[in-house]
Amino acid sequence: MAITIRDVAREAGVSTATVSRALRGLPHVDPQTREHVARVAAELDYVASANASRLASGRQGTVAVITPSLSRWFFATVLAGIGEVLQAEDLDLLVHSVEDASAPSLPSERRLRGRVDGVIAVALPSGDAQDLRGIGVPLSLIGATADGVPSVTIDDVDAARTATAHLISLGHERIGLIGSGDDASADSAGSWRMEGFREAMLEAGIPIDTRLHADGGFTVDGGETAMAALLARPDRPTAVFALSDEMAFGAMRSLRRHALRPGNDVALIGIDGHDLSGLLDLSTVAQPVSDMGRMAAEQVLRQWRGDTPEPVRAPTSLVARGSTLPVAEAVALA
Amino acid sequence: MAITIRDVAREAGVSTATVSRALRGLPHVDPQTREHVARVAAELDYVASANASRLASGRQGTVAVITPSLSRWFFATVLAGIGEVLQAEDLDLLVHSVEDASAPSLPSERRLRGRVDGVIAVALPSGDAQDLRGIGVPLSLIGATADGVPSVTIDDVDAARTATAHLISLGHERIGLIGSGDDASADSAGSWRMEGFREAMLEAGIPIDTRLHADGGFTVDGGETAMAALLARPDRPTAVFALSDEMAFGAMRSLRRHALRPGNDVALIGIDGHDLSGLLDLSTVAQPVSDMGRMAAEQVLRQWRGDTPEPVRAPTSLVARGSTLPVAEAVALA
DNA sequence: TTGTAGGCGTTATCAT
DNA sequence: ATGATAACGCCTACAA
Repeated sequence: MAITIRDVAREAGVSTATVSRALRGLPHVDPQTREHVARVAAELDYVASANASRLASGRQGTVAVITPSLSRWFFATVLAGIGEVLQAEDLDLLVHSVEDASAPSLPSERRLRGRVDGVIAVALPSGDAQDLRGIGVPLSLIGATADGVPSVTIDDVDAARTATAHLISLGHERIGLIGSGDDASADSAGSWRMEGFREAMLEAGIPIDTRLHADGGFTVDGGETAMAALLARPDRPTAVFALSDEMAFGAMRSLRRHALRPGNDVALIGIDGHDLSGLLDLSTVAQPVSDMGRMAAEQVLRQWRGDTPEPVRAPTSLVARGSTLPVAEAVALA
Repeated sequence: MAITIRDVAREAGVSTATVSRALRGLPHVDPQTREHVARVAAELDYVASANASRLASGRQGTVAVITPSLSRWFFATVLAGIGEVLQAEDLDLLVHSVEDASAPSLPSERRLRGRVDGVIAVALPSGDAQDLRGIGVPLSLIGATADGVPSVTIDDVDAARTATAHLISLGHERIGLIGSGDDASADSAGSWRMEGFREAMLEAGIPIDTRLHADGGFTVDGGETAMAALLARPDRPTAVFALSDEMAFGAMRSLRRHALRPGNDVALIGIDGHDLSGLLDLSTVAQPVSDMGRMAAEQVLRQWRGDTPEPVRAPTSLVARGSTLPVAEAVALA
């Protein structure tokens, strides 16, 4: 068995209560005593049992992150941002990836209850937030919102409108869209981006042709498949809006296969501001992803302090690159 | 306060011991009783206190992953692989990112002791493995090895030799290298790759010019800086070997800035088999990254079963693409 | 400032 | 098949 607080107490010639107070930096401890206890504890290489202290105190020192993916860029980057803040606060990071959308947050709610004192949910399907709130600890959402729940999002509608308007400003009218199947129903980032797309098209008076919508499942491979489907159409789009950069990357792969050049043969734009979008010369609407992770973590910390953080809207910015060349240039290069 | 096992026991008219046995599926419980208890527990929405049961049983149901980064592709992908296996076993995933190499694993060792019953360390600096072993739970290493510790690696020396030999076979002699500063000292994946590079050069009888070595810190941005430094030299290399795909991506960015084309003007190869290496037409030596995560997780599970897994060597394969065009073609395109 | 002791919620041993 | 009841290791009033 490992060293317990009693061993330290005995060795130091004090009570366990004093050891506990001394080691945790609580007041009402003689400096001499504290130092002595600390020394003994160090000598014995004592480490308090997290289970025991958590059981006794009710504090968990742990924040759980619920995310649909660990490997996709957006989520990995958000996680890194969150981890940064938690690490600084010496908090544990418990990761729950819920790849399978069929297994909703209900199990998460039960698994997490009593084990964490904060939860950050990324891209949580709307509605599940209430379940999560049942855990009874501070909650913060990223890429989703819920009434009365702190959140960090971008203005997805606006971002998508901007992206679409950019394509339109270049003279495109047959604009394809690569999104995800569930975008229509859930009010998720995907659905908001769809909405922004619609608004932009409407404003421009361009009729929407849903036959030019393809499902990319928010993955690179999915984006490739989706683009392939679009290219297979007789009335191939002249421009494509992918709801994420990774899907746009996949689309690029497909274009390459078809010996088509993004920007010249088919205009292409995504959303994210992915690390590699610059290298791939992909136009995009960038969002400050790791910052968003950090902000969500801060929201949790603030709630512990009794604060009630307002939902935060992170800024986005259009970054026009080679994949959306002005038509003149595209023609010149052709 | 939440519902406790006692509430369930009282409500079900049995002892807490019976509730515990019934709910955990232990034997020696009347089917009738078990079902009744389960029903009551469900009605009360009872969730056992993890802290209490862990304290009492000594089992933590948690595996910690120690990684240098959460956002870099390799680590995020490894993590996803690990998460997959753990999730299937209903185990908690505790993430410890130790971006700062200056803060060694010692703190990790103390933080983790008693809280986890398995540890997976990714790209752990050699030597720190022993500290981690002090936790006294099954350990598995990814991208590193240590005597008597299960691990999952590729043959880094061989991978680097293959990559370098590939460049040499194309006729290159002035070969630059983008690595990391600490590669020289530590016996890490980086240092092994350096070794493979040396071996290949030696075999080909090409003298090594360390002035053509640049530090890319294993990041995209670092790779860009490194390549810029190489290009600034009067005796610019005709080919560059980046120790990771992400650094190679950065190198590509630099080439682009200098209006140079990978494969035509400067040959370029990396190591990893990054998702986007195909799209970027980057030659690489691919490794099965998420599989490696899965395998490491399996090694931990096996150790629980009393097994002593042998170190695993994952296979790699050279993937030649446009960034290492045969010289003939490169000339033809010029 | 320091010590005493009850309690946190389960598990597991030993009876019954 | 079930029930009592010590641990598990720490925290925290309450006393001293």
